[in-house]
Amino acid sequence: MSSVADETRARLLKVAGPLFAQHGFRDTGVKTICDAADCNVAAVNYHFHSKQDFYGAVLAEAHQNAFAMRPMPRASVGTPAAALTAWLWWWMESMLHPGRPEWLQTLMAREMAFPTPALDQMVKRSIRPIYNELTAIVRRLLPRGSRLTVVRDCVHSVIGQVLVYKHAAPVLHRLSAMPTYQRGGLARLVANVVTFSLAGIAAIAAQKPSSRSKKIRR
Amino acid sequence: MSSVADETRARLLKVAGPLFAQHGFRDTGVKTICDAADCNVAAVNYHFHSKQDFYGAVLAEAHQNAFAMRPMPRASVGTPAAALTAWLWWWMESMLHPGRPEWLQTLMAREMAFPTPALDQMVKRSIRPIYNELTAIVRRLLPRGSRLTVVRDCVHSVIGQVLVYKHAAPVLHRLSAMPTYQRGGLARLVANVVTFSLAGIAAIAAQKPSSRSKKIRR
DNA sequence: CAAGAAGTCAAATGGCGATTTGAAATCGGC
DNA sequence: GCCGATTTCAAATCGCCATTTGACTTCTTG
Repeated sequence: MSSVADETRARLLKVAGPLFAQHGFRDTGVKTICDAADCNVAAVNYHFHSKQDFYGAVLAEAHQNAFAMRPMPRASVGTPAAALTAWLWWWMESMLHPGRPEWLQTLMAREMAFPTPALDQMVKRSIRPIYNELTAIVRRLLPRGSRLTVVRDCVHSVIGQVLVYKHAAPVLHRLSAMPTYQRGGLARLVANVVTFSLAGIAAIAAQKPSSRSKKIRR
Repeated sequence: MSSVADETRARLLKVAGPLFAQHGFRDTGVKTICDAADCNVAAVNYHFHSKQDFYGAVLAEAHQNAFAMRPMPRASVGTPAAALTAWLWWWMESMLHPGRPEWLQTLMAREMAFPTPALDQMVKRSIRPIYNELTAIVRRLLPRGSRLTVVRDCVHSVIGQVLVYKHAAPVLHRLSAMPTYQRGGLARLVANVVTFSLAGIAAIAAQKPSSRSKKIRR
């Protein structure tokens, strides 16, 4: 409980996020982190028990900083369509905005596709609330008695449209297809995803008047 | 050029795919692979130059087996909507079908999110043709003079809806939201993605009569 | 069937990276 | 300004893993 003591502790936490995000947990050496934080290799094992525990602390810290100063909008705002629009603006800006703590979203994306023991905690703390909120919004856009599987399909379709820019980023770069998130770029992208999603959900809703139905092609 | 000689070579190639898919390149030891293939650790360095080259050979092999016996439908079939439907059936069955060489898609997904030096080759050989084909289909669903960025947004929205089931699988499992790909499950999922995508693209098309336009909300 | 080529093997090598250690330095309260 | 506790440091340790080595076995071919 000293003042100067855990100054390096804080320095480690601050410096590690971007590094883990860029190279992943396995490919980021303790040596590298400590060099960046300008301290000895033993520091991470002294202040945190192990590299794995340290990684967990970084994730927790990042979660605090990100979701505290940028709270998720609740579903109760206006019409269902307005709610989805507002929510998508919030989430896509959180996930894709190039500014500030950009690496947190990258870390989450990384953890999603390549789980470490820290994923369970992250799902409970960060991901499940987001998922539940979107599910609630989508449910209001669908007919009353829609099957759970259909609701989920729509939720996943919305999520996928956003996550693709994180999970397939290396490929999109190689295809020269990575959008620029500058001023206009991100806004245009969000608007398109909103339009696309609202129309998509509406089509699913129209297809199932309420009860069960056979597959509809045409 | 012997007969019994490269029998173990073939055995290594056959056995490594699932292992790499399950644990990733870094976390799959040569020891593990050779145990599974029932041969000595030196084999992989004898038949292929290094572990990295061996991995490249596994990817190439997998590509052959997968896309040779399941060719991609060309865009020229019928109406644009029919083309997208046919193409999505092909791609989603290739990506999500639980049967046979399931691990190839998992390997591709892995490579997308966590590139190794083998990604460049994979993009050129496997991914770019797929991407170009879908782009051609989507372009026919949009107005003549649509901007390239808009076409791309739609392509990515379609891709994302499918990839999410690969890239976010660990999370979806923890959310109890992973769909079952049994008999009816996959068909229903594909049908929903088709409906969702066609409506989404139509909405984007309707929104931009052809020239430029300001952001359209609500 | 001989002899060389090709393949297999157990054991060694070498490097990398997380963790530990024990001594030195710094801090906090008195 | 001193003493015990906390924090830092350079060096050692330890385990893991890809790769090499050199002897041994198995093929091929004339």
